[in-house]
Amino acid sequence: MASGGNGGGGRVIRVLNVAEKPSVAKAVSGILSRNQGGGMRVRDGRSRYNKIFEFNYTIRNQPCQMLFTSVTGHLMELEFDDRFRKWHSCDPLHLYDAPVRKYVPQDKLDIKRTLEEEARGCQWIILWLDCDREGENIAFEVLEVCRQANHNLNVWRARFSALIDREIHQSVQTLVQPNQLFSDAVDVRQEIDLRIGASFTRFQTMLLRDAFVLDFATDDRNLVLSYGPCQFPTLGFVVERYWEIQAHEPEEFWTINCTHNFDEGSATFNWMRGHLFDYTCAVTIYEMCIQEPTATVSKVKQQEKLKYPPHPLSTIELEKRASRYFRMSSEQTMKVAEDLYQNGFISYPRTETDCFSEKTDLRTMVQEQGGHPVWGSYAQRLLDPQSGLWRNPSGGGHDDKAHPPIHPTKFSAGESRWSQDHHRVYELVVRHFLACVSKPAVGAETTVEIDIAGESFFACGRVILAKNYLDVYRFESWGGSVIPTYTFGQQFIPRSLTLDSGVTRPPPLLSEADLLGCMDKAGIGTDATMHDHIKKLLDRFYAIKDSSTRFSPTKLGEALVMGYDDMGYELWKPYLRAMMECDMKAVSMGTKRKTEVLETCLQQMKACFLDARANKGKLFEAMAIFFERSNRSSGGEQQVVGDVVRRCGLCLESDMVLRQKPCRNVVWLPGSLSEASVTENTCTSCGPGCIGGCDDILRQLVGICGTGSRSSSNTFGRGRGNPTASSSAQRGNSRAQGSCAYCRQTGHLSNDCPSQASRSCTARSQEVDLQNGESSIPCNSCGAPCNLRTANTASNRGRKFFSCQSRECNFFVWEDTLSGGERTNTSASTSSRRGGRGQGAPNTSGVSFVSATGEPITGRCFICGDPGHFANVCPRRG
DNA sequence: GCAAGGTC
Repeated sequence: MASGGNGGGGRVIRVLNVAEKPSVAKAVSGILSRNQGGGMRVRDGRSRYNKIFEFNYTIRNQPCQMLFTSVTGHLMELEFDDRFRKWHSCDPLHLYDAPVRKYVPQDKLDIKRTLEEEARGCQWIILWLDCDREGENIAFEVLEVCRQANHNLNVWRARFSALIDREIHQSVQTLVQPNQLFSDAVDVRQEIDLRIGASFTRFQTMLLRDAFVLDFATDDRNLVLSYGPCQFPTLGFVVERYWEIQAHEPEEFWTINCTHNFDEGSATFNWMRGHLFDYTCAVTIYEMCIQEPTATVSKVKQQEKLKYPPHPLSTIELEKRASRYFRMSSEQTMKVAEDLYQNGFISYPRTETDCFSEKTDLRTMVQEQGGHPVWGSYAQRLLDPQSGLWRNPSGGGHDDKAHPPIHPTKFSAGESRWSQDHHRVYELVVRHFLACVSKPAVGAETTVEIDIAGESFFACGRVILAKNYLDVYRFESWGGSVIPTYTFGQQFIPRSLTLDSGVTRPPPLLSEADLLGCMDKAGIGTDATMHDHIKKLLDRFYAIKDSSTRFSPTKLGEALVMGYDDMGYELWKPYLRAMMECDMKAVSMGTKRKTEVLETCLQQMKACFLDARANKGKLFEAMAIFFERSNRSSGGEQQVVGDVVRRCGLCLESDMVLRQKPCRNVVWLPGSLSEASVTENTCTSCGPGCIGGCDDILRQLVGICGTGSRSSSNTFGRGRGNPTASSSAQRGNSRAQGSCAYCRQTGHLSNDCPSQASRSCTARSQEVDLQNGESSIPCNSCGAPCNLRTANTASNRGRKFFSCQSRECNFFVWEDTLSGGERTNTSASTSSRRGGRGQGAPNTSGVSFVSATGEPITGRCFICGDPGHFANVCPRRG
């Protein structure tokens, strides 16, 4: 193929240029036609959105008549052949092998016709699609259409990283060839998504929809229980957090607080250890402090602190911040942002980029905002060199090479047709932009540390010296508190020294911003689609969003995740997507072939689908916990008891049986049980129906696993693949039995133990002998040495304990609880833990993998459910 | 009627 240099001065050739969207066609045409004789003409194409721009341009001395049009994203869709498109036309399993084809859907036919008509009269085609994998794939879709109309087209690809003059001119003078490998990677994704999505969606919809009374849907006959590699992991995040909250057992902890008042004011000092979970340990230390309450200032640190403005605005940040500041849904935010963009007020709203190009004329953009009645004066101050307020924005390190960060492109003090949400989003974009080019806020921070009887406490004070960007970015604040001046070595008697209790709280439900953060981190969806996946959860009745924009699963969402989880698959976790992303990258780099990846992945998923179908009883069981059975069931449940009515016409495998509706009161048996059966034996203690109430061991096991309806059943405790939470349940169980950690009697907790010495704030205590460094063990929690100290309090006279030298660490362990020679292996959990229940607990699964993003993940192969390998190397893959 | 990815 000839390069752009055709010797120059020859006949003018016609060049068809195609961009991914109308805005890019317009922008690039504007740049290329500037300073060219003849200017730029615009005419309509067959699609009302996709205009055709015409101008003259010279590419490497070759005079060209440029025609510049666009598509609107993908021109084609992937679909099964007609005979597989109807839901009942085939077994969903066949969708893994059914032929697929790409076609131009009805609403894109007008664009197709424009391309065909224009291509016929051109000699060259230059593809200006976005420079990412999807863009490369769209380029090949455009090419397919254009080549069918004109076989002799000379094909070129323009690579550009920003819509700025220099980039665009350089790009058109250094044209390259389209990259087939990038496009192949997208073909792989499309085919896998379609086959997995369609097969699982049809399977679970036909299996469950008619089998249960789904009371939330007005017309449950048309309900679709969809499965998708993005929507399910998104649901998984919601369910996982919900289960975490349900599994949370409040745990009591203890902390020592100190206050000091004098003429200059007052200060509250916090215990450097944070808190301890063992009352005895806490009260021992507390008594030592009371014994010698004189505080000595051990450190005074003063430093200047800066609070930096945010990075330039990407799509995800816009969605997160609009949710946080205005409680707007990500879907609504994008709808409004799209409208503002279409009307020229803000830049392209779908961007991953969070840094401005050096060439961007930021000052002119700021200048435009100078007339605004509210933030105009700030914009003017920003441009005044005397103010010293300007700062070149710092980037966040992301660049999609296609679009700049979201910024204002046209001044407005508000338009009459704008809704409140339009005002909000525009204001956020402008204020965010002004904040980005402003200096950080400056504060003077003072940290004071004091020592009381060997224990450290600290207090912080902050005075804001200059608000800078905070003056315009009203959405953020920086709290300041004033404390008196202290000097090193100063001594004082605290006004109060109290031993206070608290309880651990569960984490909150996921907010929309949290959910977007989870998806972003796990690589679920793209900046342009994340809000769609979230909306899909709501549309499918899988999740609900409360007034605080926090998500919780519906019964349906929870049941589906529970069903797959009980099968042993982690299809509701992000690993499948991570693996696909990894494979797609390999295809785009040429290290794996398209056909090889497709074959392997689909084979894995087909095996998974077969297993899931074989274990569909698990889905039934999970659904039965939440929903009543419907009398119009056509599904095939395997593990039901009752009279056989007929063979199931759908699966042709199972019998259809008559069954009473399941009771929601359940007893979860331990996961380690391989079999359970009902016998005719009668328990001599409890009579018939005994499920272990008279057997201590069984009672304990049943207790661990939980009983009752879903609200009281502990899902983690059923071995739901979360060893941390499982052990939480066990701990919670021992707590529920009411045994005191101090005297081991039941009926009261340790803090109410009558056998303990007085735990009042004025408890008498004796001298404490601190043996610095004489004997130490490495801290189990942070690794620093732990000193051996002797308690001489009323309740623990002469008892020795190790306490971590690092004051930020709350490690504390009685010496007599350590066994000889194994001190360093002894868990700190007998006496203290960091950060509340569950954290830092050992992972007992013994299996860990590394995901595509490099982060360790644990769990089982989602194909076979076995631990020890990931699906990539699953032996079932064949 | 199904996915996710573009985009208006």
